[in-house]
Amino acid sequence: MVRLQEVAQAAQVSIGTASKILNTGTELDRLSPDCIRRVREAARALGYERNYHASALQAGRSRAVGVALLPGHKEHGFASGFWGPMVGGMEMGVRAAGCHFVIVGAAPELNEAQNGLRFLQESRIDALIVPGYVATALEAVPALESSDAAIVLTEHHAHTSLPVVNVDDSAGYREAARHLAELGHKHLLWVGPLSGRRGYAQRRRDALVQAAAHLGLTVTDLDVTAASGEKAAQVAAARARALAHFSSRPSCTAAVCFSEPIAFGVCAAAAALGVRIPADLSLVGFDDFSAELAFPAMTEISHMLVEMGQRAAELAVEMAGDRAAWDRLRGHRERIPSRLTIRESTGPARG
Amino acid sequence: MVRLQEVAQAAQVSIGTASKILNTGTELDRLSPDCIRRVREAARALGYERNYHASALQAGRSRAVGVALLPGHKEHGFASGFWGPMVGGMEMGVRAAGCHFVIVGAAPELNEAQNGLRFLQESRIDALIVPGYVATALEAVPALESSDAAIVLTEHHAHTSLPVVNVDDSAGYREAARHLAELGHKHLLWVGPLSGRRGYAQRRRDALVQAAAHLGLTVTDLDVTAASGEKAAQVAAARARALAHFSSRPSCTAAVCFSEPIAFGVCAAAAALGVRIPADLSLVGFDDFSAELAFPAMTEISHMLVEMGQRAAELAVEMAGDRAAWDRLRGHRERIPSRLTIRESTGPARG
DNA sequence: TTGTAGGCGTTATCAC
DNA sequence: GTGATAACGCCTACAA
Repeated sequence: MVRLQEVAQAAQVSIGTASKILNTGTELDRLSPDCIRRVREAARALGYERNYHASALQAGRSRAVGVALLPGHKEHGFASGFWGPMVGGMEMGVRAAGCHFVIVGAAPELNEAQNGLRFLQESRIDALIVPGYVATALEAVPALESSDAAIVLTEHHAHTSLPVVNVDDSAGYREAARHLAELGHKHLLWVGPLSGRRGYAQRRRDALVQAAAHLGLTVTDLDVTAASGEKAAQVAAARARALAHFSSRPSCTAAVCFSEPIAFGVCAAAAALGVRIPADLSLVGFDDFSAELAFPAMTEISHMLVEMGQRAAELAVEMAGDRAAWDRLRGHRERIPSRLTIRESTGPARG
Repeated sequence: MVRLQEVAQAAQVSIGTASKILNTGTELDRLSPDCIRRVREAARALGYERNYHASALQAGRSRAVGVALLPGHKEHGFASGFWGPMVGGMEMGVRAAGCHFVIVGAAPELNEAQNGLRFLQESRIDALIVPGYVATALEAVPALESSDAAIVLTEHHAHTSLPVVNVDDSAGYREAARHLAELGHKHLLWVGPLSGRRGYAQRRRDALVQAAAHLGLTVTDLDVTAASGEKAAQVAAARARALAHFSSRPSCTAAVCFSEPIAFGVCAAAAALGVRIPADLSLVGFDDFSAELAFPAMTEISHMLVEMGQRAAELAVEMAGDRAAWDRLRGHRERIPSRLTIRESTGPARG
C-alpha cells in the first residue's frame, strides 16, 4: 500500500500539500502548477490510492448508501424480477452521486433492517433504503422511524413520517385504456382478483374502470382468484377462467390484466382456443418482467422499478448529505408513474 | 455517536479493557465477570456501536467483498433474471462469513472492473468477484490478472490463473435425458441453434446427445437460429420452426431446448396446434427464470445461479482472509452442476 | 506556498 | 486484571 506520505516525499512536497492536490482538491489555485504536476505524477507512478477508511474516519461519513433487503424481498425478488431492476436502479442513483452501494443483509440476532440501523450507527453507511412489499418491512418501520436517521422507504403504504417512494399503478392502466381506445376497442375485460383483500387489485381495477368510463369504454370483470400465491397457480387459474369466458362468444375485444402470470394464463387460453392475439383479442399485462417470453410479445404495464430504485437512491443521498434534509423530507411521498410498454399483443379492434 | 471512550468512562474501566470486552473478545477469561458486565451494560445503555472505519483502518482490512457488475450484466441481468439470483447467492455467501457486501459500479473514467481494482487498493474491499458472460469482462481480465489481489471470476471460459466458478451446463441435460428415459421416451428432439459459433449451444447439445446415446435414446435436431439475440425473436423463431415440425406427424415425444425463450416458443406452437403438453409432448427448457409462467409450468434445467454466487463468494472470502489462499487457489476451477427442476411439462411418453 | 501538530475511533503492546 | 501509548492513514488548521 502506498501512503500519501510516500507520494509527498517523492514529489518533494509536504503531506498536506499532497492531500490538497490529490484528495480534497481545495485551494488548488494557490499552488504552483509545477508542484501540482509533480504530485500527480508521483501519485500515478507509485500507484497511490487514498485509503477509504482513513478518509471516512476523519470525515465522519462513509459516502455510502445501503439497502436492507428483507427476507421476503429475496424470495419474491429472485423469482419475480423485482429485486434486480430495483437494486440496479438504486445502484445507478447512488453511483451518480459518487457514493457507493452496500447490500445490508441480516446478522446474527439482527434482521436486515435492524442491521441497516446498526450500519448507520457504525457510520458504515450514511443512508439506508428499506424496500417494502413484505410484511417484515412493515414490522421494521417503527424502529426505523424512531431512529432519527437518513432512511428512505419504497413501496410502503402504511403511515410513516419517513420519506417514501411508491409506484403509481394507476398511470399505466390509464395509458392502457387510452391505447386501447385509440385502437378502436369499445369493450374491455378486466382480468384479476375481485375478492381478495389486497389493495393492489382494487386500485388497479379502479384506475382502469375510471379511465375507461372517461373514454366511453365499458369494462367487464373476469374474476381470477388463485388458490395460492404461486405464479403457476395464478397462470392456471387465469387460463381456466379465460377458457370458460372465451368459449362463449365474448363481446370484449381487449383484456387488461392484474399481473403478468394472469396475462400469461389468458394468453395460453387464447392459444388453446385459436383466439388470435392481437387480431381477435388485444392483451395487456402488468409487471413487465418477462413480457418477451409470451407469443406474441406482451404489451405490459411496467412498475418502473429501475426508476423507483433510482429515485429512492437520490433521496437517500440527499439525506446522507445534510441533516437539514431529514426535516425537509419528513412526510415526503412521491409516486413513480407506471408506464405502458407497447409490444405485439395489442392491435386494432376486431372489425 | 457514542465512543468507546465514553463507555469505558461510564463503566469505570480503561478504554483498552472496554475494547477487549466489546469488540475483540480476546482475553475475556482474564477479566473479572463484574467488570465485563459493567462494560456490557454501559455499552447497551449508551447505545454504543463500534465505528467501522476506525476498526477497519486499524485492522488494515475491511471485511467486505465486492462484486463488479459490468454494463452487460445489468442489461442482461435485469431482463433475464441472471443478476438477481447470482448476486443474492453472493450476498448469502459473504454474509455467512460475517463480511459485508458491496456493489462496485463504474466511476468516471473507470469501468466497473477497474473500479473494483481501485476498491481493492483503497482497501475498501478485501476481495472482488467479477462475473463473466459479457465481453467487457473478458477485456478486463488481463488487468485483473496482473493485479495480484483477491479476485474470483464466475462463468469465465478463457484462460486465466485466477480462480473461476463456472456452470456445468451438461449435468442438467444428463438429468433431463435420464428423466425422460424413465418416463418411457425413446425419441428426443433437440431444439436450439446449430449453426452459431457459440460454444454454449454445442456443449449443451453434446451433453444431451451423449446422455441419450448412453440410455439408448435417439436425438433429432431442430435448428432454431434467431435473427437477433432478443428474447422475443428467439421465441418467435422457435415457435415458427416448431409449428412446421409438429405439423407433420413427428416421431419425437419429448423436446429438450437450449433456452427458456426457445422452450416458450415451442410451448406456444404446441398450444396453437393442439399438441397437449405433456400428454403428447414432454418439454424441457433451460435457464429456469420464468418457468412458472408457462402453462403447464415448465420443467427446466437451472443454472443454479444462487449456488454459483454463493460459491464464488466463499472463495472470495477465503482469499480475503489470507494471502496464502491466493497461491493455493491459483488456477483453481470449479463447476457448479446445473440441475433439472421437474414441473408439469414432462410426463409419460405417449403410448 | 509549505510544514507540522492534533485528532478521527479503534486496537495491540507492554508495562504495571 | 488493568491502563497508558503508539500506531492505522488522512485531513484541517495554524504557524512559518
